[in-house]
Amino acid sequence: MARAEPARAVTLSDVARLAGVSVATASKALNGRDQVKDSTRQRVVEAADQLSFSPNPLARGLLAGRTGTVGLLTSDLEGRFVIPILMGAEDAFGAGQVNVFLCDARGDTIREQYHLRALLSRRVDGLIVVGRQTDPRPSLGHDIPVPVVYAYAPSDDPADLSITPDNVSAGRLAVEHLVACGRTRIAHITGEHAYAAARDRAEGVQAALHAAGLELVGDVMYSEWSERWGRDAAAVLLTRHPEIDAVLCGSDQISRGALDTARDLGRTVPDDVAVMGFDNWEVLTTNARPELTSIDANLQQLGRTAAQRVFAALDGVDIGSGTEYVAGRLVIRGSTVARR
Amino acid sequence: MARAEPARAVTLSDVARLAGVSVATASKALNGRDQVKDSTRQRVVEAADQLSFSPNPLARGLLAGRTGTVGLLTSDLEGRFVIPILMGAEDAFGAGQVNVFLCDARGDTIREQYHLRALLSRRVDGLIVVGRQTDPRPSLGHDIPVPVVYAYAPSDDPADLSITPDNVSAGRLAVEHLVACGRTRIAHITGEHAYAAARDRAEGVQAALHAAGLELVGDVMYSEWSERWGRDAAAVLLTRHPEIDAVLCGSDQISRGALDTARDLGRTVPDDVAVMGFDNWEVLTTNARPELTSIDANLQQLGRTAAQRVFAALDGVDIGSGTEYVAGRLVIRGSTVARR
DNA sequence: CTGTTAGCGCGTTCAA
DNA sequence: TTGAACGCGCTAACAG
Repeated sequence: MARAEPARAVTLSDVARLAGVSVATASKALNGRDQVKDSTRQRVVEAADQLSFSPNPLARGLLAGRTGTVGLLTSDLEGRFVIPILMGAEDAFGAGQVNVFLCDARGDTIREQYHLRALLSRRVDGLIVVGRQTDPRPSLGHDIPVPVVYAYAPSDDPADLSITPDNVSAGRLAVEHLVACGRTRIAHITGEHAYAAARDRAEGVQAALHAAGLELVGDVMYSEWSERWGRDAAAVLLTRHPEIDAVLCGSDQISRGALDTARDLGRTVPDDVAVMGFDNWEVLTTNARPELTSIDANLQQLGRTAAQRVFAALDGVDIGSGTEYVAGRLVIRGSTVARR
Repeated sequence: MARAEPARAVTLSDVARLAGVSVATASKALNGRDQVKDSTRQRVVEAADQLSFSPNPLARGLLAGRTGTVGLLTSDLEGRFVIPILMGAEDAFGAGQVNVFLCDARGDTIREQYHLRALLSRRVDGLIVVGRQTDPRPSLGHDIPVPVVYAYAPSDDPADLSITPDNVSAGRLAVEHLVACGRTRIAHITGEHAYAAARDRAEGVQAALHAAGLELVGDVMYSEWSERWGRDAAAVLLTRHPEIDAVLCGSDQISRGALDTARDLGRTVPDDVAVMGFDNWEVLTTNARPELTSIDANLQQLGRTAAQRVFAALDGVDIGSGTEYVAGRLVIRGSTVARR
């Protein structure tokens, strides 16, 4: 264990002393103020990196009122969707000298309040609240003295700024792909009806079918977000409606189940029936037989966007309010388009 | 967007003024120093929460040298293994008034150095370095003025403190379970030989087999950590060695592939052949047919332990050095023990 | 162009 | 028991 020398960190006055100037001058020199002779600046800079000086952000923040930190308040770290958003945000901030406090409320409102207070008392400059579903969540309210952006789960208050995936257009995108592949008898198996993500995608699916002059085979089948449900539902569908030529699934997990069933029933994918899903979870999609076509929600991009909004707000820009939708992107693989 | 009132945060002197005392007294009163009359303390405390005062941690940190923050330096947020560790650590710290700075180096040494400097300049009180593999990684060195604990990927310097999964005993645990189930002709398919995790588990496997007076069927089959490899390897094995009654896989992904192949070849699991894996990745294990037995590495526990070591070091306890191993735990499901 | 002074918010002497 | 004064490291006024 490196307890090392308590090594009082090198301060600006150390630099100043070495360069033979006052701390004020050293400060100006290092911060690029223009009231300092070039030769002096030179000396200071040299002294600084000779001592490998780095300014103490606490002192700086104390003065500026800004800390250069933001809070990332997640409701769930287990979730598959939170992580990419987190990566995107961390990435965007990291590039901008901002550091990120991570807090996981674990879906508990009490814990969320607790963490919120902790973050505010640390004087974070901004806040990103990442939810685990796309359903609206309670607003943190408006007595928060820093900009707040809601990511993935939008706030239920339209006066807040939220960034969330555009699941309706994602559903449309999926159907348009299947139609472009020549499919006309399309069924839709998806997750829990309680999830806005399931309902929104289904809405997009119906809209696109309608626009193409088609109709869904059977009803939208809502149940669990699980592989097992994909298997069971596909078995029912393919048996009752043998004419189906495409099964659109509400998630990659469901897709995997559907794929399994198609295989069990001796239907070949994609020639006989196409299968596709949502989320583009690579572990599932790229290891399937055949590999799974999917709609990627661009979550990392979503995280970056949220971070940029916070940045903008920090610069005094009015970032507006309401919900901003991030489009998904189609990732075509062998389960809808045969590979030669 | 709550830009709210720029609302200069309430400071200690606001509290002092309201309570009609000096800042010094207010400070003492709120921090439980015992040189202050009870009635005075009372007044100050009331004033404080009337203004909902919370001390500025920057000012406090500037003075005390402690900030109540730690850095979590990960090499990879995508990885399946980093997240649970992170959760465990965040959980342990959160309970103790410590907040966590999250930095993702994305496997890049330059970025790691960059983040390290940033964290140190923010005066974090401690550091947890989370790697993505169990192979030793380069030490950050010993000129770091705060305690450092390496998690998952141990440091290559024995003078550092590292906490990592015990993969050798995990391998042993797996074989012992299979043997307890009456299996005697066991094969082992695993991931890349370049990974210590693969080699360590294989070592434990061989040791346990030896102890049971058994021998592995065929060689340990090293290749990719993928479902695809699981399928291919299982096909080779089960065809060449039809007597195999258990396939032990190096990961749940590989297990899933092996399961698929067993099914394709008409072998029933677990009656005919048992299958099990490592990692206990629930999305994969609980959705398989049958559900997959697996060894859970207790990563969340690992994260908590790492956090506790940092805590201890902060309290001045000598936390020692070397590598500490966290045992795995067997999670039995239907792929090794038939469910009625 | 450079240095002196002041103050960000807090905790800790040391006198009163 | 209380308060005035000092300093943590830094930057922004101002004066020189």
